[in-house]
Amino acid sequence: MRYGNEHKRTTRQRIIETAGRRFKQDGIDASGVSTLMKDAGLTNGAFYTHFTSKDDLVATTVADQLQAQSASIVTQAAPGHAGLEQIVRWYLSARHRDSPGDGCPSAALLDEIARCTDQTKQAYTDGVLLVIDGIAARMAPGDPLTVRTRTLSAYAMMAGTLQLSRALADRQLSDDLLEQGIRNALTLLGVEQEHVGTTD
Amino acid sequence: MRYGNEHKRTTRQRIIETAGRRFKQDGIDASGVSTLMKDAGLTNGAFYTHFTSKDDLVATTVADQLQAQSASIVTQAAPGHAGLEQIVRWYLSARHRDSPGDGCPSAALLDEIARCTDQTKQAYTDGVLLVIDGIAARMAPGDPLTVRTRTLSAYAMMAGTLQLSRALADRQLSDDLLEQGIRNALTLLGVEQEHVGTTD
DNA sequence: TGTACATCAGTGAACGCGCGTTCACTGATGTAC
DNA sequence: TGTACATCAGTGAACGCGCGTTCACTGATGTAC
Repeated sequence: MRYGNEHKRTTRQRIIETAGRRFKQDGIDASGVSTLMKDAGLTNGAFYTHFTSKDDLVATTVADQLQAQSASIVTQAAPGHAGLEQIVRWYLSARHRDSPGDGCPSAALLDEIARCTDQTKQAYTDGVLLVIDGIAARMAPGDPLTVRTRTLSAYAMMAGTLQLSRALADRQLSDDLLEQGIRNALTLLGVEQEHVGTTD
Repeated sequence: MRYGNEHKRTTRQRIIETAGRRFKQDGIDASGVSTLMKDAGLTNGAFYTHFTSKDDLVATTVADQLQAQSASIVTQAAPGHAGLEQIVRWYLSARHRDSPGDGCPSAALLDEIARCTDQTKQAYTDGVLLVIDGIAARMAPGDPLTVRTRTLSAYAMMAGTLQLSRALADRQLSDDLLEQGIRNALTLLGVEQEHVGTTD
């Protein structure tokens, strides 16, 4: 069954990807194993031929989500400051706010991840550094450790902003926050902005 | 039973406060009604004499938590920029990171709140504006709407930073992020900082 | 090529458990006379 | 003041349900001869 191994690997990957979407949409605690397997077109029993536990899937999914985010940044964004601006404007867009299932795992799951097992937090830490490196490669050169920390801080700012924009019941306030967030994120990333007179 | 009504009110308040701590520590989904009532020294059955549903408690608790945060800022922080610096240094401290149960409800629960009922999101929106006003009162004067949005953005940045610092498995990285977060938050709030040579 | 056997991804029912919610009941307190 | 009754916060068992996990079984595929 050599073919079977490859088939199994693609099935496993399918579970990881549909689980990523479900987790980001409904939360980790609110997504049961049966639902996750149904999403992948399977029944609950097969789950344990792919993962040792739900915690195992969570850690694996978190790693996968951040790898995908990193890959998307590396392949999609332009080099230099133009790329930083693309990233920020994509991240802090109404479209991203309104479709958490397709969006950033940090914005959707950060406070749940903080309460997860050490394995998941380690997977998150490794993954977020991948993403950060993809962003930092577009920043003005400087001491690598400083650049990394500054990028991490800007990433945290963007994740918090998107979360808050999702939690607000006032649409106008939410839109205003995203707009202000773009200005602030660009400032923190050292991207020059044209002054349009909106800053008082 | 006129006295009884007052007694009932203090019991209700006790449930709300212990639930706030529990939610922030373990998450909303992970905190069951029986546990919440046990925390308050009661049994599960009494829950429904105080609240119509768990969702009702969640909305009430979110409102209460933000009112408490607002009150604490108003009464504890100095006026002006000195107060802003106190708030930022308290918020982005290792102590706050390491005790979510006693800390900011936004940092502990934002992405869960984004998935809650409209009632809870409305309670969150009203509450966060109270907090924002307490901070904004210490900022340099300007167009009130702009000041509000800028403060909201800085608050989102602080919440995201604390969340990320809690999710990182690397202690040093987490500490560095908090330190960078303090600098960035002060920048966004318009507080002048002494340059100690750490900025490149 | 045909047949017997091994492998193993996936099925689906079941396990004990805790969930949110309901409800008959208790017992302390307050009111009426 | 003493007694009968009303109120109602709180108890604790039970409801149906979905949770994470286990396991006997199925059936398609691959290997051996």
